[in-house]
Amino acid sequence: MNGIKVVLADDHALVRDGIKALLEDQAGIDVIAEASDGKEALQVIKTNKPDVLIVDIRMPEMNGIEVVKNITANYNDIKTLVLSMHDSEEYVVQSIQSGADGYLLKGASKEEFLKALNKIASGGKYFTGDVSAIIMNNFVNGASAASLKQNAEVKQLPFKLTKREKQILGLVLELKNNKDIAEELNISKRTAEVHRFNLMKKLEVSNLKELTEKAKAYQLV
Amino acid sequence: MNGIKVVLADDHALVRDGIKALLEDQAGIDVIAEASDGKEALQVIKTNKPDVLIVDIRMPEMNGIEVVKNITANYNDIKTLVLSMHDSEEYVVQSIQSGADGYLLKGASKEEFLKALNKIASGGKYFTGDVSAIIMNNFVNGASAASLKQNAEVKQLPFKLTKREKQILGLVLELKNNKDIAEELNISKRTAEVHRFNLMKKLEVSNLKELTEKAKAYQLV
DNA sequence: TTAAAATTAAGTAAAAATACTTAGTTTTGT
DNA sequence: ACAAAACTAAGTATTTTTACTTAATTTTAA
Repeated sequence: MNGIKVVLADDHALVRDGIKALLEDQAGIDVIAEASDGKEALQVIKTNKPDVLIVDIRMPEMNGIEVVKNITANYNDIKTLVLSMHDSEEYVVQSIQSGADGYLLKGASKEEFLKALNKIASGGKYFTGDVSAIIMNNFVNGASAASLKQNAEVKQLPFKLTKREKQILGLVLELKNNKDIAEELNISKRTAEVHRFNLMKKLEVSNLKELTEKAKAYQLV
Repeated sequence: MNGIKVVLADDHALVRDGIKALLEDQAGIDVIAEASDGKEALQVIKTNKPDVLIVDIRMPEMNGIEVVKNITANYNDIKTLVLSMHDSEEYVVQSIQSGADGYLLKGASKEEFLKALNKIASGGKYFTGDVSAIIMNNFVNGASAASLKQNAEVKQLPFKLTKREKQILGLVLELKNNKDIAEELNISKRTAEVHRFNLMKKLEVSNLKELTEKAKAYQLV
């Protein structure tokens, strides 16, 4: 009864059902819940704490990477395995940076999939062989991009934002409203409001337009 | 032993394995072979005559529609069930015309999938509910040039924005609020509100984030 | 020249955001 | 370990926005 508890998040019901059937044929793996979009995934996880969340990248409402970020930030006992059904190489690095414990490309076989799942559940990491090449490539490019940043002239602000404020600013800049931000961060709407209020006050702005402009000007994100 | 013999063609090994697991849990269904691209599917069918070929549309080498065409032309005892894992409405009509016996969109549940498979195996046709709407739409649009002229009560297209609405959408996307938009255009705040309201309704969105996303997706500005 | 479509804007009830304040908890830095 | 800082979230009053409807003008196209 203490098998690996899995939550499946994928907007393709058939894929979900398929993977579920595949997993449930294995002893020691239980699919305890499912979600058909990113937001639902976060909701589901609140009540059904799995050992591993298997999550597709492309989903409506909130994509898999956002989901992984959220889980990394809010739960440290839930592992994440990202599935990319499509050849989206551009997301590989992102999802690794978001704290994913594993990444499988579409070509993965059943065997590889189960191997990855078991490894991740026992605290390990699993990334497809193909992925390492992608990471290498990106590392080279990423390093140059990062070093260029130092030379850029960035204005200095007379105040500093807290970690949470920066995080919320990021979501605000994505045009998310307080309700959605609150849901995403598992805090109350009132708290999100407070953070936004403090942000506006610190940046001395009075509306969203000014906020986004100032945030961009000062490269706060 | 005379269950439904199925061949699966999908380039995603995981999806294939998943669906296989799902099908093999059912009595009376045997997955006798698999293929990971269109050409392979045709090869496989030469030696393993299935009752039904379940085929994904998007595949390398040869897409699902070509495969269905080929089968329709060369075998009259092999049924075909097209799976569209993606929301490719444009292929629905094509694959029906190619002689597919069934079509399922990504949203299909396990139950619907099995229902479809059984129906098709016994000589019937199965198309998702969603698909009928797509066909209708396609029919209407195809015939619209000639026949819609007579009908006075033509429904509004998903969305057509007026000049003013486009103008206001532009300002909304600059993150301006209704008060500022009103001032800029010398109209009342209430009017700006109405325009924004109509925009949201036409685009079927409920918040700024969705509005900006949809506007970008449809390149409305 | 008409009818249809577009633009304008007020009215209304309900929902949400704003602008705070207070205050309990948690995290952190020394 | 202890205070400061950060995070949380409720309360409250005010202002806005939302989600409509109705309806008066103005513009546009057949």
